[in-house]
Amino acid sequence: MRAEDRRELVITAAMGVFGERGYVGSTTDAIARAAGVSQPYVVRMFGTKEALFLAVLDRALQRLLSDFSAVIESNPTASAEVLHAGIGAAYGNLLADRGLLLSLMHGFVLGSVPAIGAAARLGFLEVYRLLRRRAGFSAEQARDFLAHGMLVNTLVGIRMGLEMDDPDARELVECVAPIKADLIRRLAHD
Amino acid sequence: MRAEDRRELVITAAMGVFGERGYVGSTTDAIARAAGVSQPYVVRMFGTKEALFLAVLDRALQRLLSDFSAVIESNPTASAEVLHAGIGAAYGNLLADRGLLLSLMHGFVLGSVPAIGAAARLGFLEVYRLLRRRAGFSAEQARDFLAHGMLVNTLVGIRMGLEMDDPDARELVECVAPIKADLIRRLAHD
DNA sequence: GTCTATAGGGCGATAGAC
DNA sequence: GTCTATCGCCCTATAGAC
Repeated sequence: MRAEDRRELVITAAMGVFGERGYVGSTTDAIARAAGVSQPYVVRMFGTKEALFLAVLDRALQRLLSDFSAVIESNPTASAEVLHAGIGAAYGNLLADRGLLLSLMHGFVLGSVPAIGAAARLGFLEVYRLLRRRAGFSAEQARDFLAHGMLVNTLVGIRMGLEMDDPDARELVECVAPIKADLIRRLAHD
Repeated sequence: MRAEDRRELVITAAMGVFGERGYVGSTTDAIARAAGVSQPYVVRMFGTKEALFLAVLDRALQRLLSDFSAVIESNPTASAEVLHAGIGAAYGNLLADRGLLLSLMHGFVLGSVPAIGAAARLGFLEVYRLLRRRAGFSAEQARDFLAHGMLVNTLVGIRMGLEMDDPDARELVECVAPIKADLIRRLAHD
């Protein structure tokens, strides 16, 4: 296996561990075991645990941005409303990778660590700019899209899903999940 | 000073430290120094760091619920729309205590710790129930209210405020901050 | 490029005095 | 009720062999 592939392996493993345990709560040893390499090698590859976390944040944001871009580019004539649904659906697909969204959330709450806060602000802004400029959202549309995204992230963070026994919990989850399912279908025909 | 007062002091100090550094990243020593007591005493009072964090989460949620309740009770005839604005304003006031909101956020992202996840789910549900039942919000209104709250929390978490140089960042922050300022004014006259 | 061994520091929790 | 002293663990990072 090439060294570069092993680096990818470690980033992927780290995304899962960081998502589950957070930045401080994750050990380089747990990441190393998840990736099948030794703990010192993980540190050697990235220099510090912080640098590894920043690499994970960057990877997560790049994936987010490229998935959103793909929706925009494959629907060049779609209205902002339709793109709203399409990008929302793309976000829903990203949910399958819990580590990705949860790692981002952990980054979003750690503004007190200078390098992490700077990366989080920059990344959040890049997403906002993509929505405003390339997808043509109004400021309010972008705000509402981001707000619902953050609510979804929070529900994932507290592990509140459709499997909850409580009927109120299920009502909330069901109300959040299938936003504008009808608009999503229109995407293919636009 | 009574022992109970000292306990309050520690909870308040812990709220600030946990909000800034997160659950795992906060040390009982830092909390003790912030409260002006010794580190072992903090542990002795609450048993474990986890129990202290749970006490902080509980305190934060109680304050949130009581502030929201106050708005509802002092406007018994107000419509859901007006209450939406009023409770939103109450939430805005809570923002002054960064430790409170950020401690909650740190709890919301740590569902992997069993006791913390359980407390977060329960607390989140209590807020949802208050919005649905006592404030009379529809499921969609409650969802949108919570979504915007989570966006505000996230912006606070990444330290993105009005002081940002970037014009896009300021547009986003200004768009999030003064939602329905006109409705808030109507509260006093309802 | 990747490992084993380990240093070095910090933290939560306990023991015990006052 | 509150402190001082300290134990024992865990974790990041380094050293150095292969």
